[in-house]
Amino acid sequence: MAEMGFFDKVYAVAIQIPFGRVTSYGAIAKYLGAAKSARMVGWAMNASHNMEDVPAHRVVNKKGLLTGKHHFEGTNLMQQLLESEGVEVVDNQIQQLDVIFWDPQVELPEYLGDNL
DNA sequence: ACACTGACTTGAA
DNA sequence: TTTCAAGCCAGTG
Repeated sequence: MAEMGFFDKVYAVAIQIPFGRVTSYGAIAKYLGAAKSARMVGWAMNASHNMEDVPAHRVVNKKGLLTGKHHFEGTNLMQQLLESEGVEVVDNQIQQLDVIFWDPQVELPEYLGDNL
């Protein structure tokens, strides 16, 4: 099996994020074994605009802040997408983050890493 | 080919 | 407690 680049791995995890749940760049990076590559995760999201299966709006920073909303169309698209999934967002800050947070390290089987 | 930037996070001062 | 710096990988000038 050909080794996947960081981007592809990020996408593979991102598309697993359940409806109405969110995760963080760092959580994905850490799951991929590169905890310090959180920036790359965000960068991958930027490139994911070509991919329909990548719910970039479900990926926020660790504080639950919609730091990437500025990269979406319009000014509030990211928030609207989240709210349409039942995620409460106030002033770019996801509410009840501790409840809807989805940690790939916990929710996904670890062997998925080799299966990517 | 080199340097800088970028949707982040963590640790040290 | 708050502020600063480093690390990670890819893309762009």
